[in-house]
Amino acid sequence: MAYQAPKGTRDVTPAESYRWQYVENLIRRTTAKYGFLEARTPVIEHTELFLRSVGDTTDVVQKEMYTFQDKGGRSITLKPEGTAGTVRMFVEHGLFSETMPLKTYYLNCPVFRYERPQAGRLREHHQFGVELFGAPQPSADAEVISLAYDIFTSLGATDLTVKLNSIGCPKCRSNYQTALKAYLEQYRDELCEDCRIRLEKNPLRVLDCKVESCKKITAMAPHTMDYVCNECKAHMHEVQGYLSAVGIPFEMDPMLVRGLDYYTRTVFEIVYDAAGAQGTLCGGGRYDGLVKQIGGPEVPAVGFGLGIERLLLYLDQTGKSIPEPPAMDMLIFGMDDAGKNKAFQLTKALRDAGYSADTDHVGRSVKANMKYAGKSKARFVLIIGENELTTGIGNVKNMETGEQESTALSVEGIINLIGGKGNE
RNA sequence: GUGGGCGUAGUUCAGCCUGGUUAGAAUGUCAGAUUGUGGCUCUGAAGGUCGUGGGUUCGAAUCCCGUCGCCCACCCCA
Repeated sequence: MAYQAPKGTRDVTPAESYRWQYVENLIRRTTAKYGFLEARTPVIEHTELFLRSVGDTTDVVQKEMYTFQDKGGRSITLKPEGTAGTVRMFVEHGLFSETMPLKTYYLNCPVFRYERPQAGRLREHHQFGVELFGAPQPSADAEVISLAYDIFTSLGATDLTVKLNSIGCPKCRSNYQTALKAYLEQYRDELCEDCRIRLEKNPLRVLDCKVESCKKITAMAPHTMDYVCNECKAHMHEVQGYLSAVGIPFEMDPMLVRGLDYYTRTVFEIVYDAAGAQGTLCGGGRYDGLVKQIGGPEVPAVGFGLGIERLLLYLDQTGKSIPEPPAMDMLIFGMDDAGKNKAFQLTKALRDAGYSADTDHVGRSVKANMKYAGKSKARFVLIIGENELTTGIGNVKNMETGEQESTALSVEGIINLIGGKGNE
């Protein structure tokens, strides 16, 4: 094979793009209902932006970024997640001066992380994400969770869990970190090698460890919710109240911390029992300090990211089907040069009238064209030969019933026979 | 970064252990089964430097070594 797509990247072939488009359309309809407007930001950003926002001790930044120097000597990075760029845009364009809240989303945003690919994990994947700026109220947290949940349920999901936790604000998080660290220190020798390092650098991360021996230790570890300040606690309780009010089931998960540094208070994930291990479909939370962190005023915000590839994989794995794209309304074939010319002309006229139509560009026989029509699931077929041209009358075949009806070789006549469009 | 599995027609795979005539199947593609009509069936055709380089051997898809690639799991995350 001469060339292959780079490791960890995937093509979306013409045959499968309709699945993407179906999900995209659903997302656009849903975000519109919630009042979010799309934003598009560059695929590349200054590396510095991610160091500041995602956090320079995180795995994403430390070992997974596609970073390079451009010809002007600038350090540039392919975005590893969607929030940083959106926040940069928010600050750069002074959007904080507009009426708050500002609700925005990005769709099909390519994100890049240099990792070993596996099921549900790629080096380039595409995200849909939402950011709600300038809304400090707990209802905002519930609003974005509700938006994500709506999309999943619209796709037929009934087997998802919303996991929720609060990691506190900068003021109270340190209380918890000290408590957690003190607790973990007791078991230092029993922790895995990675966790002993985590213990020093970012103790919260130990809670995420999947090693059995560490799990045993963390199971008894202090919970963030017992240490966060009263404001943070109240905030979390209100989020829960709003979720309950709209019937969204959730589960508190004291082990949920997430790997991006900018989160404050609410963090959440929407997960399923994956065949493999990549069960997180959606992850997000509140990031009240981030806008200021990258040069804006103090503006609270909350949002999430959702991987499209992983979502499609989930739909596949759990047998949730996506409707097939509408069939071609009509195929028109000519038998000789004059017939082909007429077929070409009628095809165009049908398209002008809003129908989907096609004709033969390969030079197939009548039989072969019929086969083609059957396979491509066209709704109607018209074949134009000498007879049709001399009489001006042709037979339109209904491919589903096999019946033929004659009509004048005109768009009006054809439309009269085939009725409405397939995509309506 | 660590560990495991696998590279043979467009696709999914068999053959490899126990080296030996023109490397198979299914599916897909194309053509045909009397004159201008699909789905089923039947027939035929095209399609492979057996990932790649080297070694062993009279002889390698098959055995050995290197290399590249893919997949899966850990880690992390969407």
